[in-house]
Amino acid sequence: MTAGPAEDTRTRLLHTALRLFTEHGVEGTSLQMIADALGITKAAVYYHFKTKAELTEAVAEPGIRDLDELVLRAGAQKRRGAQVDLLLEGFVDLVVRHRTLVALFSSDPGLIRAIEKSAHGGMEGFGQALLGILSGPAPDTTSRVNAMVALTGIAMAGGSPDLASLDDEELRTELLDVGRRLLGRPRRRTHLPVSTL
Amino acid sequence: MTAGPAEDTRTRLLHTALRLFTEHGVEGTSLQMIADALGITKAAVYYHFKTKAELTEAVAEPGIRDLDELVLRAGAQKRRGAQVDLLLEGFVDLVVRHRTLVALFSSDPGLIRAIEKSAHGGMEGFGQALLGILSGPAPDTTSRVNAMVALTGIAMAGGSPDLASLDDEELRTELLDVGRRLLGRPRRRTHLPVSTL
DNA sequence: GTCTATACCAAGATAGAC
DNA sequence: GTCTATCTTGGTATAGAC
Repeated sequence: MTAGPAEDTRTRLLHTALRLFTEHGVEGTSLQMIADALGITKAAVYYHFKTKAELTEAVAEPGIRDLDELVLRAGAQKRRGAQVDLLLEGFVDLVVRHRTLVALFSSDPGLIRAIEKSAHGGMEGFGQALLGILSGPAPDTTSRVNAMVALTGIAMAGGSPDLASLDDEELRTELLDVGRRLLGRPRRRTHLPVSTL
Repeated sequence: MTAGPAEDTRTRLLHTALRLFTEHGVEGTSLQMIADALGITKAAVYYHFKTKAELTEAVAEPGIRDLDELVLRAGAQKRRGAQVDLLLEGFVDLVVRHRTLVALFSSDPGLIRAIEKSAHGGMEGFGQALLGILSGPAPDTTSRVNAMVALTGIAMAGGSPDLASLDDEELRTELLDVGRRLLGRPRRRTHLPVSTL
């Protein structure tokens, strides 16, 4: 890993912030706590990030980027069935990859507000885009409810400490399964079985 | 409780606080905002509630009480099927009755922390109790995931602004339906009278 | 380029006057 | 029952050490 001495502190800040955010919530985590955890001062944090909102946004950025790309890829599919399948699989992958972060997205108003202020223009758009693809054009109420329960349920369950002991493959299979059931998609075995023990 | 002229301000405080909490989140709402909205000072708020956490707890109390009663009633059922059905129906009713509040429960770390500190000993217990009843004794992973997705999905969807336009009956039917599907309970479409104690 | 010292204002909280 | 004054901590900003 080619990391200069500057990136070191910045990266440690991002990791420490995410950890504390999941423990105490975004607004429940002070810059003082983050600084103390790293043995630096509050002002040092401000050298790397102009505001707390900017730090928060940087913490969330990897998840946002993946989400963005997912929405684009799904929207590019021709058949609606393919759109739904790709979105569901991609969303589950994303949740598994960023377990704690996605839980924050769905459950921390502090995170949402911090992002709203900043460049990305907020998170609302993503929620609506995901729901739009999953529930289709001119959806009836039941479709909308199913899509919402699927998305929020998968996100919250994936980030829950209760399921932290599951390995990625297992969690992925379970979430995909429940998602397919809710969205009325045929169930099939997941990607490639890594081993056939 | 004795009803006196004191209750007037107290009640207005509770209503105003809930409204601002749903708008800005618990930690995004300052006591100053609440005081300003009522035309009093911060210190006046402190006359009615010793701490912000206590005010927060008082706002959440009706929902907590209903949850508590629901867990007790469900646990008292003999057959497991009856436990699940009663819990699901009761939970959906509760979500519909306290739409905004339940959304706060599932999505605001500020609320959770405020309650954790106070008497009720936290909300963790309820989550575990609900999950325990829904997924049964010695549940497999799939059952646990289904129960988690059902509970969090129902709570979040019920409180979502996206579904705020649905009337209570419609929302109740939809949530019950999706819950039954996730939990593998037979679907029925009519109200059943809640069994009397 | 990286950080410390320090000061400012808003917010949670307390003490005491009216 | 409500207000003024005050204390502490948290987010923010800047000046300056190295």
